[in-house]
Amino acid sequence: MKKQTVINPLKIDKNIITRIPPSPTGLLHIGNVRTFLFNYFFTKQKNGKIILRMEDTDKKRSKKEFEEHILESLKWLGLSYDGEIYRQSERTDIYKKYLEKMIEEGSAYISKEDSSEDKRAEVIRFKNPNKIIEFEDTVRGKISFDTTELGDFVIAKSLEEPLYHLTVVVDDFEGEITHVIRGEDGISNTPRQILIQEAIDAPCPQYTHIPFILSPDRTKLSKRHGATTVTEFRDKGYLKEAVINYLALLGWNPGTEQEIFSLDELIEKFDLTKIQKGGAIFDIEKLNWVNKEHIKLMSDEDFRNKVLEFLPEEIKDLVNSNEKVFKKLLPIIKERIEKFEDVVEMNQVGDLDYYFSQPEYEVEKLFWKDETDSVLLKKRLEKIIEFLNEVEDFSAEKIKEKIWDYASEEGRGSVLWPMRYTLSGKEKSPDPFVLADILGKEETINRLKNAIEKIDTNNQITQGI
RNA sequence: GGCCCUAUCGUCUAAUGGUUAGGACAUCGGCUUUUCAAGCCGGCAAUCCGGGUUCGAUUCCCGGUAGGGUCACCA
Repeated sequence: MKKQTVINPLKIDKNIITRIPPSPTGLLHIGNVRTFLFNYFFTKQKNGKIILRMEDTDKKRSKKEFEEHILESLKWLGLSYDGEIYRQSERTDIYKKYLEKMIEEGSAYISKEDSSEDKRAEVIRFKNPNKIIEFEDTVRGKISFDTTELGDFVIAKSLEEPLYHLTVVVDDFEGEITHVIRGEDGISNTPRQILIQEAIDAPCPQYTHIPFILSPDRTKLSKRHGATTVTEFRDKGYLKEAVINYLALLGWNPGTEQEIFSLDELIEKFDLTKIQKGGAIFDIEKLNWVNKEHIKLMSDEDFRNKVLEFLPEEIKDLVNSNEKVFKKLLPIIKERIEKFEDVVEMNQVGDLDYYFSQPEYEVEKLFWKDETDSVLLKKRLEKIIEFLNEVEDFSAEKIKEKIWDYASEEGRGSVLWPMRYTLSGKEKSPDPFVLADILGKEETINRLKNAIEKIDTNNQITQGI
């Protein structure tokens, strides 16, 4: 058998033009964002052009606010496009010319319809040549359809009201689009569009259909399953780098074990032929992990600003009034959050305020496990103060060095638990050395003295003095 | 229902005829440790089913099953 020589469109490196064609009929869905991302990686890698095209021919459903949401989402992600935004609603004349030409040439015709049920009496239908259409999809290989079953489908409601299939083909043709990268719902639409291409003598671009993003129950990802737009993830304190990274990994991987990528690395390593065929479930746990990894990569300054951005007002004043403590607290926050919204939670459960003001607590909680001897407890706290006074360079390490041996002799819990509880007033917190370091020498000793006072007061009450 | 697409641990995936089927997330256990978080180490866990082809199938072919898409005067 003679082998056919075909130029693989994926090998073309010059004059690549792709498009991202959202329809402003709803908030921009995360699935569309991933499709944009794949277009973006591919196009940037090939130094091509990427066109943003608003598919707003449906006047009833298209809304300005949705277009704004699309723009806002892309802007947040930092994805740029070439040239001006281009709206199909502003190109009616162009589609009209094609329609007239098609009607003249006989590839389309005005069709009389049953005008009941709100339908119009006349529409423009495509004259289906009824043939088998075969095309090569980048991820699925050859796909063939018998287009006979499509019938003479409608391509415009009137000369001034073109419909999706016509506008897509005309715009891809006029825009000299070389690669169409879109969701897998486009597969079934492709034969129709190829038919129209043939009718208007337009070339066939390389098609790449990307599988869907699914919810945990394997249905289409929807509101019911939580966030479905990137702006929601932004508002919850996910990093754009993490969202891009995670979305890229959903349905694609470079074939190595690398999982954390910068945008530039994704552009460099992305490969359309490595896209998965099956749909992928959106896993928030993995996104959280990816986000945390990107948080670790942040500069101290960026991290600080981001925390400040999410910090509730009531604690912001405290934070601003004690810059030294806040600076030392940041690493603690960093290891305890997955996304920046988590600082709100930290504040709510009281994991933040005790760094800035004396904690309230019950004296009984100061005792380690079953211990009850308040004289001994007091003695230990006094001893800790003594040690602390001797520490020159008041750092977690030095403090630990100073206290460790004593704590080991007495029983670590017996010394360290009350020390930590005194400083935090919490069952759970960072260790007492780190706490003392953050609080500073003066405040630490202050809180210890305060605890001793509390013990005394408590004893007087219980003894009925 | 017709047509089209898909199928590896719970999840994301690697391995395209020969591997103890690899990694990551999650989970479980251990180390560390006054508590928590983080970190480190380790465990559990998968080729949808049935036929072929082959010395040998996750991998190729056919059938079934399951899931998804599409069949608009939406995009």
